[in-house]
Amino acid sequence: MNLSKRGEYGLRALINLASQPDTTALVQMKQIAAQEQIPQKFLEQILLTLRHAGIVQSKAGKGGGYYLQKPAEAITLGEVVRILDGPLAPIRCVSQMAYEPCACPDEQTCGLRMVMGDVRNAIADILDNTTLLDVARRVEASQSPLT
Amino acid sequence: MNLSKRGEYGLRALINLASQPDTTALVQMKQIAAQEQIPQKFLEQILLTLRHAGIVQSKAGKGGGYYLQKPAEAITLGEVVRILDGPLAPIRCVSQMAYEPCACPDEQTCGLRMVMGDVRNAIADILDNTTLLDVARRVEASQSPLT
DNA sequence: AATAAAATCCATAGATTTAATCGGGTTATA
DNA sequence: TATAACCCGATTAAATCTATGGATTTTATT
Repeated sequence: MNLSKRGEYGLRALINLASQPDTTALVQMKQIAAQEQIPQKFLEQILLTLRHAGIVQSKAGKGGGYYLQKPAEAITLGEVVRILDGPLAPIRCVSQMAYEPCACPDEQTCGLRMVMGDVRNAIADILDNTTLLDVARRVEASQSPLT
Repeated sequence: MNLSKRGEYGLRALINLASQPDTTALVQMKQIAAQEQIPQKFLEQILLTLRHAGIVQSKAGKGGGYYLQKPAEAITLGEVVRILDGPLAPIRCVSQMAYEPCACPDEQTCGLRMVMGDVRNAIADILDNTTLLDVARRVEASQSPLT
């Protein structure tokens, strides 16, 4: 039940972008890597994947950098995890995005499948209903609890 | 967010044992492997681990086999997954059983940690509150929906 | 135009984990 | 005493994860 480093780093980077005062401003990969303690080259791979998936946009050349392609409230954590880490489901036979049949004789009466289906839904309920903006707001709230 | 084959096979084997008419009866590894389509030698490893962890008990010799060491209602899926697959938490910094600090400057205001903490709790709420007996009953109910 | 900064692309290496197998042992019973 | 069954250490093969290196392209600035 693990989130890979790729997934973790990708989410940290995106939360960083979503926490910028101006979400459309360019942020350099180098800066993200330093702030979030992510190996720069590894982050490069991850951001490239996210760019191809339409999550971030980049501008090359001097003064370039990355920014969110969609508004922070339109990007869910579930979406990002699926891109970087694959299906949320603990086992394939309960996956929505990457279903595969398992070995059991009848999926409808498979006990493991029932429980893991519940787990999948519990995870998806959280991650698919939490946006980058939600996270950025929670962080803000925790940083300045007096308002 | 994956359950390993080891974890999957282990759970299937235990659910099989818990679904026996008499839970104290001996069931041969060979039989479980055949019914659940698990490579026999791999299953052997898994059952051995579960035996060392006090989940199952075995009897050697001709006519031997495995059975649950505790009543089926006293074994939770969470317990089993932790034995075979490690912590339920998606990232270590929210794990109860295997906490490790992460790289973020302040865990109390880390957005990723907040969300993943919620995910961990959602998973644990299900797996730590579902016993082998619960699963066996659900299977039974689904097999004979007319009563 | 020259230069420098930054992103992009591509290839791959090292480490770890996972899944499975092998080969021989031990135990217990018919 | 033969056999069925579990016990256990070692190993392999594949996949995955993490990370690195180097060449190329793009862009802004001087």
